[in-house]
Amino acid sequence: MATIKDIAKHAGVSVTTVSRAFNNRGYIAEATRKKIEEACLALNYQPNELARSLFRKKSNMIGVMIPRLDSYFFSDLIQRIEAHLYAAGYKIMVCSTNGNLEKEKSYFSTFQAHKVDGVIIASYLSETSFDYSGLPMPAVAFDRVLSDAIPCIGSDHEAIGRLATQALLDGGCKRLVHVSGDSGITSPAHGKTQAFIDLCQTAGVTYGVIEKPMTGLADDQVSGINLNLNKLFDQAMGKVPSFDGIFLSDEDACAFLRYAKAKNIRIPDDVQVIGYDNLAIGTMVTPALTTVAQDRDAISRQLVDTLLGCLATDSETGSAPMGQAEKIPVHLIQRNSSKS
Amino acid sequence: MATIKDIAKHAGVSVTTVSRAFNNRGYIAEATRKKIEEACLALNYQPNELARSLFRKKSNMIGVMIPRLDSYFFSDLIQRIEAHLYAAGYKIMVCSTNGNLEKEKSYFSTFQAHKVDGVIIASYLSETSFDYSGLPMPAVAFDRVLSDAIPCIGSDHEAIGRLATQALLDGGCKRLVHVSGDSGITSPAHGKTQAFIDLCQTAGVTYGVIEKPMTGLADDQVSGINLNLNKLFDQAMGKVPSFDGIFLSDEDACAFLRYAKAKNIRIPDDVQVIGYDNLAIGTMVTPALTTVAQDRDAISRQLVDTLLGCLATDSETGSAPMGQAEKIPVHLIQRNSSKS
DNA sequence: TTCCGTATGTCAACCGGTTGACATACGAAA
DNA sequence: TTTCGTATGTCAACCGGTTGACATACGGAA
Repeated sequence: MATIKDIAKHAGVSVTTVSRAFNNRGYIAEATRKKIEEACLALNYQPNELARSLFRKKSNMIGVMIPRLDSYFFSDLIQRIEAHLYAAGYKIMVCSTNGNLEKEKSYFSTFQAHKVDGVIIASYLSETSFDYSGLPMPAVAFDRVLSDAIPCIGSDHEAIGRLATQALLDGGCKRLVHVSGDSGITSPAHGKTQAFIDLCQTAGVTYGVIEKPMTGLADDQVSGINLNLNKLFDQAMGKVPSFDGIFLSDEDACAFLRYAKAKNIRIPDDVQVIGYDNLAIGTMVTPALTTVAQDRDAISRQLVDTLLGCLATDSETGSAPMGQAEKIPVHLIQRNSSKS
Repeated sequence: MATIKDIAKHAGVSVTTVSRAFNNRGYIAEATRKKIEEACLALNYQPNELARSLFRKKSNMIGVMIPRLDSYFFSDLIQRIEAHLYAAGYKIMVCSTNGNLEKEKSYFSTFQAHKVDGVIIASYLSETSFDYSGLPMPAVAFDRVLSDAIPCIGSDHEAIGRLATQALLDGGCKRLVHVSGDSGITSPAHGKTQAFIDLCQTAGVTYGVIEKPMTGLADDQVSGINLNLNKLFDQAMGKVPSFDGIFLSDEDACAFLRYAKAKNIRIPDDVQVIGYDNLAIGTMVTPALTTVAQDRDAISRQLVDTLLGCLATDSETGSAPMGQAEKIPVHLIQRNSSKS
């Protein structure tokens, strides 16, 4: 591999001049710049980013911690995150945690060792098992409250809960079930559950919440939709017998549609189903899924913008503006798994 | 951030001794090793991988080039690739190309600049626009023939074509349509099309092949299933009027199911549908999709194993064994979108 | 003629580790 | 007593860039 010395030799100038040309410092004659460019092309030269990063203490790399790469929701999110970061000149180093605590911890060390400039955290490591406030680089989190210094970006989960629950109530449901996320983590996402409970109580209807545990997701677990939720739905049946409305994630809703088909439960006549996330799959199933859409584009953009904002202020005068991480608006999409 | 000097000072030994401890060279007393470990913990020290990689000329990083991160097929594949590479001690740097040639080219430079140890190429850059034989590091490709030095891993596509076409014929279809991939790239995946044509001709049935172009996939295109294939299916209708069997990817098949529902085409009575890939979504749609399964676990494993094999031989005596990249077996999964 | 802006060179230090050569020191075995 | 294995230290070079200090040289403007 060619080095900067080879370029200097080939172009007939000194190493310093080549470096000056690359970094636009001091004076460089156009003719010299040309010669250097030609040398780079001739030798297929790429400056060694390891050496540059080592000196600059800036790697232009962002670590991304994500629960799974093959999740319908998160794969969409990371696709957008990558695009935004690429546009800003950053590369990504990805860790898919799969609910594996050891892997997640080890990757934080790896991120530190590789001097990533910042981290985007969108995973489920129990916050008690790791001291996020000790992270040596700026970080932003998706739907997780990890430390005072880590901005938390996410949708307006209370609104998700309100919109879905109200839609079920408006559709005439009297016995509601909600499948909630793991309560072992501190996440604004639990706001959905609280809103669900509040509306149910106000409306005076029967309701039940069942929790879907995050743990037990084996490393080789089926990708995408988890088809083994039947026990969960049986449990729901036990908690709210013959419920007539259910509110859960789109992925889980699809699994429920399968469960309902097997049990000859008619949707939406027997049970109305409202999901959240607005995944593409919701339009492919029968009946098409009513859902509360999360704005994944806004989420990814805000995650990236907030992190880049931290990087910019971090290196300068200090005191991050950080802004209030406003909750990202959501909206209901009425389809055929619920009555309007 | 603590450096190796800080560790040496804290442990009361020399830098050389610390380095020896880290790299298991020369003699180290157990007591000294302990002191060093304690110092690392006390100072939250992580060896700077940039400096190490710079010296070693080995980054323990693999570049992965993928068409999209939010594709149902590829997100599953990369999830597995990441897991296998992590187990082998490698991190990944991901590029989602989105059919963007400039981005793909720029990322090859980035990979080179970051001294990735190898590259896994699973994307669609037209091979005429890039000289893959000039890559300065080992590479393996998924379903693409890029150069003599780049092993090509993939399924037995002829078998996919045979299994699907034969199943349609066995189901009594007389007028078949196949949606093929972009013919502008050199890929064993075209074997599906050839097998389809061969079997149709042998059976003496009417058939047509329509090509789905890869270009025109805008950067912000809808993720996952492409719902805008109606023109394609109209085109198929024009080519083989009232066809009664269609063979296409699972993603496209799902789009076709939607198209059929809108047009009041009954599946499988009017048209039998057989997909390939065996995506989870195929079990969620109605009717459930008959499909030819690709063994994504085997694919990802073979991609990683082959690349690591190249790395191992590359650094040693030379002459890669490379083995014959055997075509990975596939199998038919009969569901309800076709008659058995 | 002097002075300044432009253009380039030389040299050395530095980023944070790794490694080889060589010296030193101690205790035990020959 | 000599020798060897163990344990550690010092020093310098190196990986491939970047940067600052300082020197030099040329041409045009004051």
